[in-house]
This record gives sequence, structure tokens and C-alpha cells, in this order.
Amino acid sequence: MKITQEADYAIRIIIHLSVLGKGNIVDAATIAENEGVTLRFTLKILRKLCKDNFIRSHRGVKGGYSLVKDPDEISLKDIIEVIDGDFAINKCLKDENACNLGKADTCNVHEALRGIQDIIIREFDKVKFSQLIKNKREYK
Amino acid sequence: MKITQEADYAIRIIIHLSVLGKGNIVDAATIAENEGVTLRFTLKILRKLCKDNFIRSHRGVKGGYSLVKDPDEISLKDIIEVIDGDFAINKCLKDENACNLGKADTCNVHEALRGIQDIIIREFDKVKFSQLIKNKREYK
DNA sequence: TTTAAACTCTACCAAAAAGGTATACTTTAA
DNA sequence: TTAAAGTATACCTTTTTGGTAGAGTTTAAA
Repeated sequence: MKITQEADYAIRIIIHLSVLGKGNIVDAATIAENEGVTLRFTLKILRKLCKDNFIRSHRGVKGGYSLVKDPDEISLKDIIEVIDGDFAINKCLKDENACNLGKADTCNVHEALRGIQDIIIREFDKVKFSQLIKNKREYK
Repeated sequence: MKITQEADYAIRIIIHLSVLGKGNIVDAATIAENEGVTLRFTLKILRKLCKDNFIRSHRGVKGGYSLVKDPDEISLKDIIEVIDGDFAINKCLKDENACNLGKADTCNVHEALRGIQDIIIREFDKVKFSQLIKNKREYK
């Protein structure tokens, strides 16, 4: 029941971009340095965030990355899903055939877990990045 | 954000024992066969459940395992914790020193995640095994 | 009192996932 | 034209997970 280290990094990266605000460009090296993640790994995460359209990249000299959406339109759920994939607290909730007893449809556990999962997703979706950058100053 | 396969098995094992009811003995081989888990792995899980006092073992011929508590006194949270350890949706919530920026105490994300984690734990704790065995018949 | 059906303990192993790095590009402002 | 940026793909290492093995110990019952 953990988010991955990579998702944690992705959250910090989006926080960094959120502080700068939608549309403002910053290069990967600056983010990496400030957030304590290696440049290479930062780049890898940034590419995933690009592919899912939360940020966009600007190639060439003076390039970098910028937020596509406003921080209050992006939730923890959104970013964790980009990295870790859909929330599924048990494999049978992602794929009913994964139940090795073949009875996901009649299983009380399955039903209970689905209820919990729905609540978890809702809670992660409630937290927007606008809230996460409260009291944060600009980076120099 | 998944429970492990092993925790899933443990849940089924406790369900099996819950159907039989507190104090009733069944041997590992029977559980293994009914729940679709190998005997060896079942034994391993049973030992962990013993150590944490949810079940007790009976050695020797006609031995096996039985529930120590009533099914309505055992929750999904209890059993998942036996196998997967304490719930901690991010490493910084288990150990504040794990924050590689060293600012768990002032971190907005940390604070938000703790709130979500508390809700998750509460939800898993709400589900008791008495509820999970509704409509389940005895095993033959 | 012997036997076999049970559980116990510790260690080990293989596969999968996670975390991270390397190489060889392409794009573009200045 | 050049160097500062991002891109794409592939690879590697470590940790976690899932599972197995071997050599015991205990005990009901014949």
C-alpha cells in the first residue's frame, strides 16, 4: 500500500512547476537540483508527464518544461496515476480474471475492496496542487 | 498502492477459519486445497498469523489451526498488517528521516498524505470478517 | 511405545518490480 | 554554426515478492 518513489518525485516536480505557475518554463536541470532527484531520472519522469499532457516540453536552447494546466486543476491522483498506473488495491480489481479462484463476481472481499478503493481514489483526487503550494515561495 | 498477493491469501485463510468459527480446528492442507494456495506457502502465512495471535496452532496428529478471536473482532486492516506491515502510503510516513529533502515536518505533501492514510486505515478497519463470510456455507 | 500426521524453524532461490543510468540522437535560440 | 536544451530506447542493478526445501518437533492413537 505505497506510492512509488518515482511517483513521489513526480509530485515534487509538479509542485516545482506549480510554484512557477502555468506556462512558465524551467529546465530539467534546475528542477532536478532543487528537488534532489538525479537529472536523468527527472528527465524520464518529465517525459511521462508530457505524454499524459500535464506539462509540455520546449526543445532547444532556453527550452525546458511548463505546466499545461492550472495547479488547481491537477490532483495527487492525476500525477500518481501517470507514474504508477491506475489505482488498484488488489489485482482482482484491475482484472477480474486475476482471481485464481475465478469468483471475483461473487466474492465478498472483492466487493469490500472495491468500496475502499473508490474512497481512496476520491481522497487522492480531492488534493489539488494549488493546496500543496500554499506558503511556498518562488525558487531563485 | 496494492496489497500483496500474500496478504490476499491471508485474508482467504482467515475467511476459511471464520466460516468454521472461533476455536474450530482445521489442518493446513485442507485450507490450502480449498483456497487455491500451495501447502508450503499456506503454512508460512499461518505461522505469521499465529505469531500475531489471530489464530493458534495445534500440533500433532489431528492438529491444525483455529481462530482465537471472533470474526467480528478481526478486520481487513488487522490481517493486511500482519503480512504487509503497517500501512504507510509513502516512506516518509513510516520514517520522517526517509524524506531525502529532510523537510517532512514542514512539507504540505506529507501533511496531505497523512490525512489520506488515516482515512485508508479507518476504512480497512471498518471491514470485519463477520461481514466477509455472509452467505458463505460450511466447507465439506 | 511406536508411528505417522500434523506443525516449526531457518534458510534458500527465482521472478518481478523498482530505481536508476547510458548512448546516440533531434531541435532550436542566439 | 554551435551548444544548450529535450527525445527515444535500451540497459543494468537492487530490492521486494512469491515460493520452496530440508531437517526437525510434537502428539493422538493404535
